[in-house]
Amino acid sequence: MPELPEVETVVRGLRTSLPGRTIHDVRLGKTDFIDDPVALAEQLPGSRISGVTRLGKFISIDLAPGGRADNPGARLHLVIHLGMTGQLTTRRSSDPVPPHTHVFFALDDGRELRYTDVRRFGRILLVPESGIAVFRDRLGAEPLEITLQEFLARFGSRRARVKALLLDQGVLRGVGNIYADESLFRARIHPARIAANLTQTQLSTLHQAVREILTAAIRLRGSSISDYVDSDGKRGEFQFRHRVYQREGKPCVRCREKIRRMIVAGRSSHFCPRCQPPPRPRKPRRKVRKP
DNA sequence: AGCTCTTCCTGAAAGC
DNA sequence: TGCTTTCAGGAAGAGC
Repeated sequence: MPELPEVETVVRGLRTSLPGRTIHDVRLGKTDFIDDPVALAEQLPGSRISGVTRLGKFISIDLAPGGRADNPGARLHLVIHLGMTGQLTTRRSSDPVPPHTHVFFALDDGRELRYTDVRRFGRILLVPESGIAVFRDRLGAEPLEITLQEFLARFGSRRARVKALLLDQGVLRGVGNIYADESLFRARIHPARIAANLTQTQLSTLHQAVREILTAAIRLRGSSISDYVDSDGKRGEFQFRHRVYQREGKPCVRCREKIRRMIVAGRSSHFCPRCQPPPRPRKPRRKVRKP
């Protein structure tokens, strides 16, 4: 599943070859995951790509104004979320087209930017320049940029489970199930702990762990556990470094205890019950005796 | 506020 | 063997 490291890897790949190119044509297959397919087909041809950036798990392909004669002032952002199985690749137009490829952006150099997504949990939308700040502000902090102080402020006061907060894109933008589990293991914090009950030291360790895990994963070009590939169609390597994710029943790399799995925040969560001690069970509240 | 459940979708894996 | 059922999951919305 594409999370921050995977999306960052795709963005870095696209950044080497897309800026300066012009979109000549848009072809669409299934469009139920596109906010406004008509706008896509009508407004993009003629637009020049000025840059590629990442906003959490979203990819923004920034378009320069002055593309179409009838749409001269358009400064748009083509915003793409890969969902679970989305792939964004650049290929030559003559290259074979894999199944479930639903969007083709023909470029002026004979290549195509293609969007392939088996499950279509992804999303594509056009955001005008005037709307990009609002779009960004609806998301939480960038995990690689957030200061300790802000991290403490965002987690320390919350009564939610720490795993739920890590996954909440309005708190941190870009962390998903894999990197939440790996970060919690590194910080030795059980996923079901209430964030506000963690010590400052624990939260500080978690802040650092998230950054270290994400940085290491970017270095290895992400985790390919299902369909993930980068913009050249290559798989990542970080799946070989997973310590807990999808390692249920296997020995903990630190203490040999069996890795366990439980549902937290509606997501399967992998952890070592010894390295990541569970929260103390709630005291059963004394029942008020009826008079 | 925060939790659970549901929806979207398909392929892989498990069940019979 | 082959068909059917279950499950996985990012995000959003409903309801409690």
